[in-house]
Amino acid sequence: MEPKIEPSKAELDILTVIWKHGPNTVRFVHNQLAMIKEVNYTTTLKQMQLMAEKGMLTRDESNMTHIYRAAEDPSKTKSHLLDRFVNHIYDGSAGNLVMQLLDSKNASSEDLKTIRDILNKLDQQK
Amino acid sequence: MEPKIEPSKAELDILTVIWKHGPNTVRFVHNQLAMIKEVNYTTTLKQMQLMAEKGMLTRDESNMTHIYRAAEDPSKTKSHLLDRFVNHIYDGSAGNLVMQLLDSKNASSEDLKTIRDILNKLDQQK
DNA sequence: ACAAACATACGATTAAAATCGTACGATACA
DNA sequence: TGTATCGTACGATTTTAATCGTATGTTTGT
Repeated sequence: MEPKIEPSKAELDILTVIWKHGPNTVRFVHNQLAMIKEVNYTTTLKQMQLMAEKGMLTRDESNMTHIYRAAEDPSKTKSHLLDRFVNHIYDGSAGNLVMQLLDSKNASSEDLKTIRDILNKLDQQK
Repeated sequence: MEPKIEPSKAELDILTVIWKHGPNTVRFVHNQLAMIKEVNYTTTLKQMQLMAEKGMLTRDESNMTHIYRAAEDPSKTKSHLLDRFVNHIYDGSAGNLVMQLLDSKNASSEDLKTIRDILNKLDQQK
């Protein structure tokens, strides 16, 4: 089944946990979620089961306690989401986005350095 | 009423049109939407009415054909969305986001120039 | 004046997302 | 061995988002 690459809100919350902590159990994911929102365990379970069904997650059933992992490479999914975001909100212009990012104080000075470094690296590649 | 700053998908589509073309009629917005998706006029109308009710749009009823406008400054809303996006997807790090933006081919060479310019401008401000 | 085109209002429906309750099998251990 | 705990499965419900149909009033052009 072609993996759906458009996670809903609740799904994204789950993906985020797995991206951050790697393949894990429902229990673990749920505990993480419970720290940021009120939700029943079976809700998380069901959600993850559905995500597995959709091909968004895969799971290892060899043990009773299943281990779920992201089906897609995180950076691929993120890149796709970013793409959509830029297109929708910033009219497809990454420059516009960065402008806003830097204009407001969303970017730390650390971020600025990171960005500069990336630009320099890109320069050298030419 | 405190304006809700979390537009749904359909709502965002509408906001996008208004951001791009300025205050406008339902008809106009609808025509724009109709170019990118199939939707009934009354659906758009209702949506915009609801958005007005929520405080996301305001409208001028002095003429029979109402004119809707964004209640919030676009850049404020966008900035908020961007913020949420960075927090959710990029762990709050703008640097991470830009890294991905530049690594993949989401950014045109034009974008690169824009970004460089912004950085330079920021430098001068110090 | 009248028909066609266009406007809003709004209840009702449909579709999608999210949540939960209950059943029931494994495991742990007092 | 029995009871508390932890696991999955899954139907059902609730909530939210999105869509549409119909009523009805205005404007426009002939």
